[in-house]
Amino acid sequence: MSKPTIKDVAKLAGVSISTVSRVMNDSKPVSPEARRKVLDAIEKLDFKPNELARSLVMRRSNLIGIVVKDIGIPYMAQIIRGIEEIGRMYKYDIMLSSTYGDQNSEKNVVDFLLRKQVEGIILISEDTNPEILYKLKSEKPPFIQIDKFSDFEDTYTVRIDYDLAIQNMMGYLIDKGHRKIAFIKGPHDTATSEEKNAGYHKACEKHGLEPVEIESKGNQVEDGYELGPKILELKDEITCVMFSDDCQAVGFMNYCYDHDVKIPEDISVTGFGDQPIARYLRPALTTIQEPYYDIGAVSMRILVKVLRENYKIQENTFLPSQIMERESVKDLK
Amino acid sequence: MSKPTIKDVAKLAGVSISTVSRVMNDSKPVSPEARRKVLDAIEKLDFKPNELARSLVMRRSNLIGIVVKDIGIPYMAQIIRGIEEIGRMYKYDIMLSSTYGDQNSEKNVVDFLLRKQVEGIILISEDTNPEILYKLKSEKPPFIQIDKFSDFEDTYTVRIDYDLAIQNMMGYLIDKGHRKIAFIKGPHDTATSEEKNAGYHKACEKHGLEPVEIESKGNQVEDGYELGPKILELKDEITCVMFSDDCQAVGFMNYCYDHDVKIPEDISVTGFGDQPIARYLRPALTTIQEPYYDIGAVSMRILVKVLRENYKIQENTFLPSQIMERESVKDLK
DNA sequence: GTGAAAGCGCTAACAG
DNA sequence: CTGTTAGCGCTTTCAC
Repeated sequence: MSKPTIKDVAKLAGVSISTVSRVMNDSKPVSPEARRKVLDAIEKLDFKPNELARSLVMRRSNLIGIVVKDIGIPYMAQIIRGIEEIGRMYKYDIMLSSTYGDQNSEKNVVDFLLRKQVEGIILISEDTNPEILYKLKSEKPPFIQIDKFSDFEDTYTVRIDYDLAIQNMMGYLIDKGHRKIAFIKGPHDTATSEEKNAGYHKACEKHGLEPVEIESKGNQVEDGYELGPKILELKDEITCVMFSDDCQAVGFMNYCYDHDVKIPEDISVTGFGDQPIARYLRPALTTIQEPYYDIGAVSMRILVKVLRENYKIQENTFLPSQIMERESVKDLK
Repeated sequence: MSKPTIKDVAKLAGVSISTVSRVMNDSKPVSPEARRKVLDAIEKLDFKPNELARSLVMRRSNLIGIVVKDIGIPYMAQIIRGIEEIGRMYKYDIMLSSTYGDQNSEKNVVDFLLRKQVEGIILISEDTNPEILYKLKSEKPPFIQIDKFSDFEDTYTVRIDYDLAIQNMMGYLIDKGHRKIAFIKGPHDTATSEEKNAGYHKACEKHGLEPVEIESKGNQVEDGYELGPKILELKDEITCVMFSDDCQAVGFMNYCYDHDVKIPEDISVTGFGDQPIARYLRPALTTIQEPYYDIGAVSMRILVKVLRENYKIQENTFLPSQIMERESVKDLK
């Protein structure tokens, strides 16, 4: 037999479907006797309400969409978990969609979510196609951007202050006695890269340091490895190299290992992101930890507020980051 | 104004809603003129069909549910991507749910998916609560299990042959001249652990080797680290230690690094799983690669077959695994 | 406290 | 080719 519906329950319990609905949702008083009969029938039939029908009639899907580039990105899981857990508190379910970096599919993904009647969207991406944002703004559902600058007004954003994070790291390095610190800038001109870079230059200026900026092709391990020769050429001019991403740092450390350069004895290294590998590498990598879980949780909190109370304040939320001190920086003092 | 519906489109285009539906779905011939008017109206209103209503009336959600323990597990993303990509070919969307290891929430998750009207479920877990499986079997939707033994009849399973994979690795090690190989058994008696262990013992017997089995508390990096002293005690009796998981191996390698034991000079190490870190660690870890993407893709293929053609053959599918030869095993010859 | 009836947005016969 | 109509499974007035 096919799936039982509310009708089957009503028939078996000998009541009307309205009554069944009422006991399911506790929406109106029902006599104890009727309630018992309904509950029995539900149990006996193993009835599960059809959420599709429910959402349709209530005009509330209780669904929020998340757009990510790739769930394989190590920190994604933590952000998503933050979103999920807060979502659960408010009875929101999550619909996850990956774009795999294709800006075209980014658009499809948003359309897809909209057709699924999501009530809000959380975008996790440094470089969302502005066109999408524009479209999204003109559509109904509220959305939050994680890890992104707001180029538009009336847009909600949650992230850490990259500029400040880099400045803090510079402060830490200077405390350790480093005065010649190279910075490896991220690829293409994403807002995030730019902001980190700005932080580096500000710190140099503030402490009267000569900036040494090297541009990386990408944020992958391979990119860091490839930069090995270029960085080691400068070995006598610098004491530390600061990467804008853990992966790059890992690549460079591997290059050093392969060429008998000792970290941190010969050169100090720092990363950004505190990916799991940073802790397990030897020497363990000193890096900047972003509060991923919190970023997710706060995003969801804001989204709920927007959804429930038409909340409108404070468009950009910054969360604090933290330096994870490990073994890859030599104390020069 | 609220979201446009098919009615709004019909009105604006000056046709009936059936006509609109027909052009949207290409389900029946429509005059070019009517089609154009409808298309224009859709464009103008930026109309997006409500999938909820659609699914409800068609009695097809086009949704398949995935139950994972934690999307943060490094290989999960690849499996999911495999599922997604094949799913997309057949117009199935994915609804992802994490249990975070809570067997109780496992039940909720399945119920949740069922209420969302998923047409099929893919379970990714070594140790699904059998109760759930039993329930699932009695419910309608077909389901596939990844990484799990089938304890039941008529159950679909996709995974690699762990027993064989370990035997192959043993063969490789023996080829390299190792005769004294310790095996680190995984935690609690999951089927997967048992199967790997069986493979180890079979290989020992086959090659006349003395088995040295050490039980690990878990599969985490920390567990491997903790085992360090115990393993190094045996250093003179063994030449190689084979871990049942990459993470354990990483932990042990860290222990060695911290205690000036050289890998592979002093002792050889192998892992299982080929997680990203295995490649980036120095020395890079020789390990067994599971075809995660394919596991996902094949699972989805089978599910589609079951869904579309009531496919019933071959309950357990085994995919081949592969040894990733890197630097952590010394050639003794 | 309860049931009948209207309808959420859409598809699919059924006539025309 | 096109419009009318009857639901999909559920919630929610509105009477009783």
